Parts: sequence; structure tokens; C-alpha cells
Amino acid sequence: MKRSLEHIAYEENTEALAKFAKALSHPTRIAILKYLDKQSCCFTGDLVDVFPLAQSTISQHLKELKNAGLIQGELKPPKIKYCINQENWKIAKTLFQQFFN
Amino acid sequence: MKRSLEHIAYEENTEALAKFAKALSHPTRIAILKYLDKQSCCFTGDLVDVFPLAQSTISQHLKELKNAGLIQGELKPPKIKYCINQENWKIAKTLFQQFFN
DNA sequence: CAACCCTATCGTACATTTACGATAAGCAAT
DNA sequence: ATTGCTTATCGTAAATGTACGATAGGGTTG
Repeated sequence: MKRSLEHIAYEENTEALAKFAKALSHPTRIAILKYLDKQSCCFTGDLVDVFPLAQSTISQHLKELKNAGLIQGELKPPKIKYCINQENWKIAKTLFQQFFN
Repeated sequence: MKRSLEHIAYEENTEALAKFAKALSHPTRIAILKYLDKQSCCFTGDLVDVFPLAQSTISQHLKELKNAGLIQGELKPPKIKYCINQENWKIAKTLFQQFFN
């Protein structure tokens, strides 16, 4: 990618906002979050039933949402229950609000 | 990418939101929009001076923002004046607001 | 029309994303 | 310990994204 070696010094919160936006940049992930919000929580398998995507693909999207901090998983053997991470959700909400004035 | 051939039928606005989020998914584009908001408008050259990026790279980012509808360009020969596209900006704002409840 | 300024586009290189099937890993129950 | 269920991870393939330098194009001015 021939990137500049030095890191660009962005303004406060710019990168945090970009990171959240990136997590939201795929319609499937938006849809997953909408689903989570509606159901309050769900298991990976539920999503595999809802979307015409492979289980591994869903798992990958969940991983990205988790990495962005927008969701969190809780072990409910043999399943994993995913919920919105309310704390970070609020942070994201605030960042977008501020950004759009 | 071995994509599914058929298009997934997402809920209303899901793809529109993802498209806006994608435009915001790079810190440089966020920074450009913040700059545009502060200055109300600017020329490509201004941004080339502000960011440590090649002119072609800046131009590419502007193109993506334009494709997403978030900015618009106006010919002011020999320059091009870029401004926020207020109409679509409002739409994006509303979509994010709705999404975050 | 020639020269100039500014910006877009082209060509290229490499990283990242998205998708799949196959396989591994974690845990409960038999 | 083995089986079964669920989910994550691996390996792979193709598309997309990000960056650069070089070049082209559009429009004004000399």
C-alpha cells in the first residue's frame, strides 16, 4: 500500500469515529445490530438462520463488531449469547451526534 | 470473493446507512469533512496542504465522499470548491440518529 | 494557440475485506 | 472417554481499499 511511514495526527476522536463507522460499513453488520437491538440478544445460530450467509461468515462479522466494541458475547453453553455493548454503543452514538452537530 | 449471486434483501435504509458509514470509515475522510464543516468550503489544494498525503490520494478520498453524496463540487476555475451536501448530510444524520435510537 | 494552474484519472503495488468450506475447539451429557 | 452441539478459526480466492507517481484534461490568461 506504500503508506506513509509516520502516523497522521488526526484530531481528537477522529479515529475512534472512523473505527465505529468501519464496523457499520457493511449492511450485514447493520442488520445484525438491528436484529440484536430488536431481540435484545441472540445466538450466532439465530443469525445463520436469518441471513443467507455461511456460518463462518456470520462469525467473522460478529468478530468485527466485537472488536469495534459494539457487541459483547456471553458464554451460555453450548451457545454464545451476543448483546449490544451498551457502554460503547453510547460512546458511538455520542460521537456520531457530535460529528453531525 | 465467491459472493452469493443473489442480492440479500436488507431492511429499509440498511444499505443507505452502510453506504454513509463506509464513506466515514477512514479517518482522513472524517477529517476532510470536519475541515469542510469548519471552513464551510474548501479547495482540493487546501487539503493537500493540510494532510501529508499525495494530491492524487486526497482527490480519491474526495471522490468517495462525492459518490456517497456527502459533498459536492462547484467549478471555480481554475479551482474546484467543495462543500458539504447539506441535503444528504441531513439524511445521513437522520439515519444515524434513528439507528442509535 | 501556447503556457499555466489546478484537479482528476491512470497504472501500479500491496493491504484489507468478504466470502466459502473444512477443521478445530469448548463444553455438556451420555 | 466419546459423542454431539455450537461457534471460532484456518486456508483460500476474489474483490475492494489505500497509497503513490505520472499523466491527462479543463479552463484562464498571455
